[in-house]
Amino acid sequence: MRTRYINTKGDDIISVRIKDIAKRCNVSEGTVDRALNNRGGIKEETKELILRTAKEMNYQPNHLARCLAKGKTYTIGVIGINLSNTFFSMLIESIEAQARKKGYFIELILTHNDKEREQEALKYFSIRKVDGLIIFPVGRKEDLEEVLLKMELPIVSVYNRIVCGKIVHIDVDCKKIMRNAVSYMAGKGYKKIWYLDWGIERLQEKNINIFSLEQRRCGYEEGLKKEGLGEPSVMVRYDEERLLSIAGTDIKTAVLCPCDNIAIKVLELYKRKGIGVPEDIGIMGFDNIEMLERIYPKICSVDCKIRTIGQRAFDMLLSKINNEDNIHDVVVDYSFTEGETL
Amino acid sequence: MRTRYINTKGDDIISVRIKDIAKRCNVSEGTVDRALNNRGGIKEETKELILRTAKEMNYQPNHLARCLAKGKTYTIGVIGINLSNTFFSMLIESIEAQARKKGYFIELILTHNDKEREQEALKYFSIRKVDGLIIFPVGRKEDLEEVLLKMELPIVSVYNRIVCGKIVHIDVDCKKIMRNAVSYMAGKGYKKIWYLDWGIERLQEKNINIFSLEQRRCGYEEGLKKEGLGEPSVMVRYDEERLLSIAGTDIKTAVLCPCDNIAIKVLELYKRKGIGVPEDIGIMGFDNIEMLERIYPKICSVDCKIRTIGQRAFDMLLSKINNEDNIHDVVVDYSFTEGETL
DNA sequence: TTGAAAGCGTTACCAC
DNA sequence: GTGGTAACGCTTTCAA
Repeated sequence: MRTRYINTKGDDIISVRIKDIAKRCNVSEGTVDRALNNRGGIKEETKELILRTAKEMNYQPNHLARCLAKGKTYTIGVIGINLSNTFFSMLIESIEAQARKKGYFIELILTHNDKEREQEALKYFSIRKVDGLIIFPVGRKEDLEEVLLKMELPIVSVYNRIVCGKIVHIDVDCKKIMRNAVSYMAGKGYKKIWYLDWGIERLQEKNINIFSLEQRRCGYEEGLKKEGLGEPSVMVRYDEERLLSIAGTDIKTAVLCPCDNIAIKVLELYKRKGIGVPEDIGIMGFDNIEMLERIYPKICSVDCKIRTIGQRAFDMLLSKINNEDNIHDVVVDYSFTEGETL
Repeated sequence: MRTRYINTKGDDIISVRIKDIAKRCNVSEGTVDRALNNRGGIKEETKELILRTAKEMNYQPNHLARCLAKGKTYTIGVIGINLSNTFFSMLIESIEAQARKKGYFIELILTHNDKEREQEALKYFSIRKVDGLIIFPVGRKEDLEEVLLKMELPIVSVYNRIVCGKIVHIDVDCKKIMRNAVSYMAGKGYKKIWYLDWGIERLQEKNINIFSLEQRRCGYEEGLKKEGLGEPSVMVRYDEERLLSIAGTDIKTAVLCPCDNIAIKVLELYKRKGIGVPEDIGIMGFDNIEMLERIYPKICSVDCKIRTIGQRAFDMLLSKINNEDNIHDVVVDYSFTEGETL
């Protein structure tokens, strides 16, 4: 069935093929191809004629056919989680940018932290014959390892790791960061550090991959131990009463948050209640999202170099696509950002 | 050239085709196709054998070939602006969701407000033979009309309109909303309303399509006229001094912002300087982004039903793809959100 | 410098 | 029920 379109006038249009141009120019398809993809071995005159005719006929190459013939799509699949979380949307934005730069394009599927959707997405991409895949895993090893390996496709995972040592991974080292964040806060004189792991329960219930959040929490605990700051004090929900009760006490206290959105909410609570930050309590976030620029006082956070992660994620994938070897996990650098909440 | 892959062991793998299954099962390709796409006219026994063999051989259909044969890709192109702006990322998220629901997938290209990138994206999609296109226009009529019509493709534009009456458009009616916002504020007793059009100059310089922002500004001006609130008072940059000087005066004053991000920044300024909101000055935003939930006092804003826009944008496109007629521009409903800054 | 024909992997149709 | 084969539109190779 030939490819058809309906144009704006309602006419049924049949798209122009190489064959059509060839016929019109009285040459063979091969010659047209030579002209169109300016390969050599063609008389300048014929080439010009062909190009002119192609333009006249409004020829648009059929990418599907081309890919089929060439065995390469110049498309990578991205299985993301969502775009509501700024961290994710920035990451995907930077993957897209880097891909474009290198002549690739992205197909995007979002899982919204749903394992089933993730499986669907995988099925989809293995059919699409994308050249490679960047995945923000939702499933765990038992959900993903087999399927991913079966795909026989270059794959890079970002954010959550699939703990199996077979899928190349890139992210910052969340555990180390949080450990160091605790030390950083201890260095500023904080004796009591709370951790606000808000939202974790809902994710745990779904039995999905929460590697990154686990690492952060674990880093916090390790940091406490290292600094001799006692047992972990974790809140797993946003509890205003509790948050208020820990502020302005004798012990110099702070709240460490696994992401900036939570930190913002905490800060606003304290501001609303007239509690001084950082006088009565310190706050530290994670991600350094753009919104922090607009909010006062500037929240101390961790710059995870999101753009670098995205860019390098694509570059790693590209290396795999090009069969380069020695592609290993990448740990991206981070830095604590200047702020006024500690 | 047959499609090849490198598997994780480093072997050079050749992907399994229908032909291979047919050979192994001693049947024809047609029969395999019948089994795989469970069409009728096949003995249950053969079908089972084929399906089992396909699974054993880890057969993955080639989507490219399938699309080429069927003349349909079940993929739509999305030309977005960026994902940093929550408004856009949410919109794209909802387009993706609706597409998935209807069995379609999206390819995403971001323009970052660059006309050239937009042209590249268009070229890309006209080659890819996507089934349809959703575009957040960056160019104006003179940049886009001809190219878009030439693509002979179902197209829907969102956010900025291409003022030519030939491309179906969907958005809220920004002009009307802003006009009514002014009335809404006037109804609350505000006598002086400033408009903070921060960022507009940079966009104007680029000579790009700023339909939506123009509409908002224009609505503001119309609203003032309607309410008899005097001449427009517009700031085109974020000017702290100016913002401070207009607060706490005898006349009940407010700042109307064309987007929430600006409103947040203004609110934080006033909070930092100890200026009461809404006592000394009122603030109104636009978009009702999620972040507003976390910030105190809750900023009065406009809920533009982003999810509805995204969903309906896709549905409109689908109607066009399916050749339904009577597809007209859609104006999505809005509502003012409850807040504490007016 | 050009033409002819054989792929790429599916689908669809007509014969048996 | 099944097989054979011509599309789909492009690339590539071999011959002329």
